[in-house]
Amino acid sequence: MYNSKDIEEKWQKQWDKDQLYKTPEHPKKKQYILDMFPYPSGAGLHVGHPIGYIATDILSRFTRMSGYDVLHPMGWDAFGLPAENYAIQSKVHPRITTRQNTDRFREQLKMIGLSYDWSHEINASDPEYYRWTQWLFLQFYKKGLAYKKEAYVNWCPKDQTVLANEQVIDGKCERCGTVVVQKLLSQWFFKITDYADRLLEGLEKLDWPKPIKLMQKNWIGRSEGAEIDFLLERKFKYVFLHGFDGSSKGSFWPWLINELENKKIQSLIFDLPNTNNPTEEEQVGFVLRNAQFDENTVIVGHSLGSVVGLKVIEKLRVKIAGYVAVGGFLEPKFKDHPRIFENSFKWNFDFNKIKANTGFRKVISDLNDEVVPAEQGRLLAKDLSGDLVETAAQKSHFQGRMEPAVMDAILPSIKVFTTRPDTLFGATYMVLAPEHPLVEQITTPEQKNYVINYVIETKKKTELQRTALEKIKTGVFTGAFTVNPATKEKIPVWIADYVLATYGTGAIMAVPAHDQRDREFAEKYKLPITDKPLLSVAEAIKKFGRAKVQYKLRDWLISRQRYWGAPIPIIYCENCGMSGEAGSASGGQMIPVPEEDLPVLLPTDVDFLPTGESPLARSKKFNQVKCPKCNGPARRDHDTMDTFVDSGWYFFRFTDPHNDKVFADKKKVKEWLPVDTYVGGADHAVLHLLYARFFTKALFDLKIVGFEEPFLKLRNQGNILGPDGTKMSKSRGNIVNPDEVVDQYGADSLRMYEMFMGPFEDAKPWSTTGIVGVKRFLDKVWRYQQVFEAGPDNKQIHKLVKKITSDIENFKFNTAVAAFMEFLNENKIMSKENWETFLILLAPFAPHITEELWQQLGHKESIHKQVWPKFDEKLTKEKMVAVVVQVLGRVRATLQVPSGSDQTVVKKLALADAKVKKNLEGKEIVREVFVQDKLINFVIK
RNA sequence: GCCGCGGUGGCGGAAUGGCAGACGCAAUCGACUCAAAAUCGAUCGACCGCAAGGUCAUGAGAGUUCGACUCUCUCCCGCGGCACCA
Repeated sequence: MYNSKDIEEKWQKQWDKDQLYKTPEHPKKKQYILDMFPYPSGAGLHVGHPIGYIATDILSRFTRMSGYDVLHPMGWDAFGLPAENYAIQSKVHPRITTRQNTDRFREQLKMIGLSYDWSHEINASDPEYYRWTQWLFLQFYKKGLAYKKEAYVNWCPKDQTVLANEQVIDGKCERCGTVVVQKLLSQWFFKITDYADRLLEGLEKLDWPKPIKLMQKNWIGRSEGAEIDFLLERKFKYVFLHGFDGSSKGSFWPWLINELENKKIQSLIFDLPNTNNPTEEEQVGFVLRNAQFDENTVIVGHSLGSVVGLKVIEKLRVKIAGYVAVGGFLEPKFKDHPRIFENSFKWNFDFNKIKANTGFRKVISDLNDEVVPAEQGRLLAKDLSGDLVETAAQKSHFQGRMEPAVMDAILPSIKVFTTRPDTLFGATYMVLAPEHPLVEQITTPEQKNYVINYVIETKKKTELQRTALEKIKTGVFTGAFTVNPATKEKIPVWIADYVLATYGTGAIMAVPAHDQRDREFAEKYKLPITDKPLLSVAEAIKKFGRAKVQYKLRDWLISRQRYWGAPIPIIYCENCGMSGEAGSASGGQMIPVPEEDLPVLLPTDVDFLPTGESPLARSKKFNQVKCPKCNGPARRDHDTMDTFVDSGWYFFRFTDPHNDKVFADKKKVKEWLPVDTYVGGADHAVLHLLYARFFTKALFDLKIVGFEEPFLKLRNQGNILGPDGTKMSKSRGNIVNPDEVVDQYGADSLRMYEMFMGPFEDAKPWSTTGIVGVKRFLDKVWRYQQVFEAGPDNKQIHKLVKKITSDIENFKFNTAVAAFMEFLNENKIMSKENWETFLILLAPFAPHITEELWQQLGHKESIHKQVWPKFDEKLTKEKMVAVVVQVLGRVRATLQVPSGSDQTVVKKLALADAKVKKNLEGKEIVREVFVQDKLINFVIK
């Protein structure tokens, strides 16, 4: 028996003092071995936590001894909800609890003898760290990768914050299990969808567990298919209004009218009076006198015609179907000749009246317009609450002879995404998501109330209810019909919440003959199912649509309405918020905080009570800010960033943790990264691991780093379960505390037992009796030092070197520990030299006891500075081998023969064996199977 | 529902086409001891047999093979992921 406590504490102090694990400033031959960034919880470690740390520690020690410079750091993912929730209860500031918790964690990790270089320690909640989180946000912002938009987002009513899709599990909050609801909010997103394809392709080269790759692949959810347009069946009557200096024969009009005639659609176009010198009264009056308007009329105006259209609609006594502005504007500001109509038209509009008088409104604007600024289209669409289509016209300002975009805009069509364009003939109805933007436009007056009620009902449901297990499909008819482009049949348009607004186009063609869901819906609502012949995918795409790739992945929502996180470094200035400027929002113009003003510090004068608004909004200090542009009073963004943003880049910071000039020195990043071996739990498969890959790719595009994949090799540790075989948890009362285990058996025993329990990646229960096995082994090692003497046992030690080396490389730590035990069982006597080799092999597993024994042998230098032993392949081979003799596949004898013996020799010996002879008696050998050094099998008849 | 991983003694597990159960725990017996602990030695899948030996056995059933825990198919059970993704 040895006293683990004395020697473990002694050597831990000594190693600290000697800076044994100091990372070299610049590596010659590097390995970066990393554990996933832990959250320092208040409960401290249980024995399940360090299993991965022990594995990376063994690997790091082994790798150092094999001649590499190793970066093996540890730090804290210290921002997050638990510290904040604790603060709400206890009134203790998260900064204080975080400090206490990290101190506790560090102490426990040191107790286990882990060889981290603590001079590289980082903490995500430290301003020195989150300054660079904010800096990275600004780089993303500049590149358009960080943007703010209004969208339906996941909202946790308990934690009072929004969540990313990845953080909603089974419709519930990942943190607290509360059912998540959908809210329409303006939030910050990272544009991870831009990287969908690269995130998918990048997986191929990585040495990662297959299930993790598959989960990421499924999460990205790429599917190839087609987008197909279904034209609305409703017969509109068009009234066309040409622009300044135009005519019914000018620009695209003759082509458009001809196209509509072919489709048997009614249209009317005038030559407006005084086209070179128009006045509002004259033109509007002309239109009102010469055209008739009813519920099917659509007014389409080009350029100044769109203004005439608006003025006409203001004066109508009837409601019309819709209004389309092509290259329209609402102020006489032109690029070529400014303010030409300033006085002949009145530049104010009664938009409320216009909206009330029109079923739908649409603005189509040319992004390369040389006459009307594209901005005018945006403003017009906004004031109209209409759809905006920004496109590139054939000729600037839609002055081409043919403008297909105009056709698309005026003939309402519904786009669907399908992976089965070949079943187009079988599409017998169509379904839109209740949130689809066209719902209002296409619904007929008779169906309006039903549709409105259904949409309201849908909004009340949570995401969980919408996707509930029963999956009872509901829906309502809009009154509208579209035309199936393949069969030319009229098919009804429904809305139903089994169609998701957020995927594809938010609309589907329903093929009940081929799709289970569509069939269920069709049966319930008595919609036709008729089975039509298939056409080929290629043919369908070519004739009726265009190829399209869709992803399930959505952009990463990073705003959190909580306190304990990195503030989003954006300022809003009303003064600078000139209308129309890109980036303006209702709260003023968005201005990124200048880099030299970082970090935006978390204020201390806040209470943390979550109210749905970020606690930062209630800080006086935080909100006393001047606009960096105009120096006037301004307002800060009150939200903080998702903690997964902090952990998205921490592995860069570890290379250069205290740099106050850059987020990490370029040279150091280049020297150490990417991470060679990364170890952590499989629960981060689509969270942290996807985000970190996105970060790295984005930084690659920003030319900040020179590689695209952060983690070359990934291994997941299996959970250690409680002794009862269930997950360790406070509520079950089955938590095993490592402090007690170390106290009773020592850190070396804890380390070796965790490695011995079973395969590294499997879940396995802790056994309170099982650990005594490794403790007995270490006691045996301790006693052995007294008894070694000369012995010719080289073969065994060479075999052991080979076995331990390959087992560490392959993460087969359990069989490595078994091999140590076996070796000692089989070698009662050995030379001092071989004993020392044994200790060196054991050192990464049991660093304390081996160091003590090593120095007792008279060595002055640490065992952990020794060179990893090499083995001689020849010496690992046995001279004599056991060869099995089988008759009909059944073992009848075992022979000891010189290794490498050939078939004739083995056969001769086998046939001489009495038992074999007996089994072969009177039988004919029809075949012999011989595997050298393994077996010979006689097949008899 | 779909996708993935797994199922081996009383227990944790080993063996990835070639002697199933390495290594460890627990258990039983023995040595040492006045005794206990520690340590050392032996036994340890089931069944038949005094023994030599034989038969069965890796969730169930089939198949491929001279030979299957290992490969293929069907089913059962457990765990994890996704979940109306068109």
